Amino acid sequence: MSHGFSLSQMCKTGIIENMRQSQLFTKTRKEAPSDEQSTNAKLLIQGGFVHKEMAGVYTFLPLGLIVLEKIKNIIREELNVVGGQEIVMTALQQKDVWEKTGRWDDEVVDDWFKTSLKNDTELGLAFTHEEPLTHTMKNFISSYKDLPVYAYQFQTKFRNELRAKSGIMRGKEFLMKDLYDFSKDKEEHDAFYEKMKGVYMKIFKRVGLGEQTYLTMSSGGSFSKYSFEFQTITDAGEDVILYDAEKKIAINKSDFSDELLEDFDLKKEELNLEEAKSVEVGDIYTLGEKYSSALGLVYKDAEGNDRAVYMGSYGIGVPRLMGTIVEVFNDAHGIVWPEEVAPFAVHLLDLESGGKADELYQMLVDEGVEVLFDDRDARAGEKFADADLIGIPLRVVVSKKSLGQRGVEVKKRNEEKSEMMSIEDFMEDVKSEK
RNA sequence: CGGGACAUAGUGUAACGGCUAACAUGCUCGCUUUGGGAGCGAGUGAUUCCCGGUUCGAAUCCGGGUGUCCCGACCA
Repeated sequence: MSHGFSLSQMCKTGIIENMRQSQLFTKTRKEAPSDEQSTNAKLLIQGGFVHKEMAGVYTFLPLGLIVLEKIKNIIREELNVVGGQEIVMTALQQKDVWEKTGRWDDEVVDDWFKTSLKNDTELGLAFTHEEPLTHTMKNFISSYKDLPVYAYQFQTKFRNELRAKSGIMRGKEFLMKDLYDFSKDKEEHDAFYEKMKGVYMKIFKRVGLGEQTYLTMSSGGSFSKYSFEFQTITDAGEDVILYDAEKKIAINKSDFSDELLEDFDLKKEELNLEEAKSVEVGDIYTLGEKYSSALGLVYKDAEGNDRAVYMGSYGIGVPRLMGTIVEVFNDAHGIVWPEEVAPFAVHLLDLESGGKADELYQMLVDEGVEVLFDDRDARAGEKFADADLIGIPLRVVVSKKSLGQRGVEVKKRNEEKSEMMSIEDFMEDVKSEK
């Protein structure tokens, strides 16, 4: 019998793997904040996952950070599979590097946050990292033998958005995973680009959004006629896509045209397109030689000729992805986290169990199960309500009532029914899931 | 950046230009209670966003700021 969690899949964060809820400094709120409209912000604040500092700027509290780290770990694992090497670049940016590509100008990039050193030297707070990384790579790439290179980071981006909105889905300061590919030529880049489509879908599948996320055709970036983005269907979205659920393809409505269909060899008659609001959870761009030639990132090919490195960039807004997950998975009582990104695998509730719950908690910890133990001196109703709000996939109750029957009551967050079973059987299941 | 709405204890709300700014919740203490945010009692908690103006008197009216949310434009 399966209880819906898989220890083998659990991705340890190294932050908090188990915890007594009485020690958790955050508290849930009875009411949603009045200054938030979006579901993700309401639920995440109510559950104590995040705290709003200002519009579009959110602090991640323990529960929220665990989720964020889980998402990061999933991304990390999948990127490492295809040869990604993780780095962290700086948020402070020097002007001259950006001037070489023309992107320092406020007329060109209108959401810069700029600041300065004591001596009045102008600095920027990075809104992306093509320029600095391309510049950095000049130190390490000089031969075709050095290529390709796939470097990525999780880094805070600063964007002076005119309007932050949708809770954690569009902030002025947010964590972004950005990967850059440095390839010998278009062919090598294209092969990686194709591979990344699969990598991204795998990531979105693992965070629980596989079903509602579509590889979506849209108008291209600087170096290709078209580019691809990943759109997750939800009413909280700002985009509109036309999608074929059978064929699992989608087109951004704003870029839809007969020409596009033709270019992708699609026949309108053969498509069963539906329209839906969606969120852009990721995008992948071909950059070509734009940045490498502007910044002089060249390598010697086998014939000894200088050639510009061919590049691409691949982004995922991590908080946006987290917010999207909340938007897609919630009900009237709270969040319903998908297994792989849930802050804990088990929410253990002690309802006057006379110490039995403590024993079970220790057993679970010993087995390496990620468990939040509600050992608070609170009433049943409050504990149930909080468990629903926080949304951990499996709820296990140890109470006088459960002990009077078989032992523990086990219930999945996304199901109505619960099941009584003995502690021994439950632990047996836990071990077999490992 | 264009348009709209709103701003009152930690949180959610109420209050006609007029009494010590009210209620709920939270928090503290006591008693009671223990399977869906229980009950009783006693406490705690506010420069009514800021600055200025009108008025005998402003949470309330006026002006200007600032902040938050929403629509549009732009973006992960």
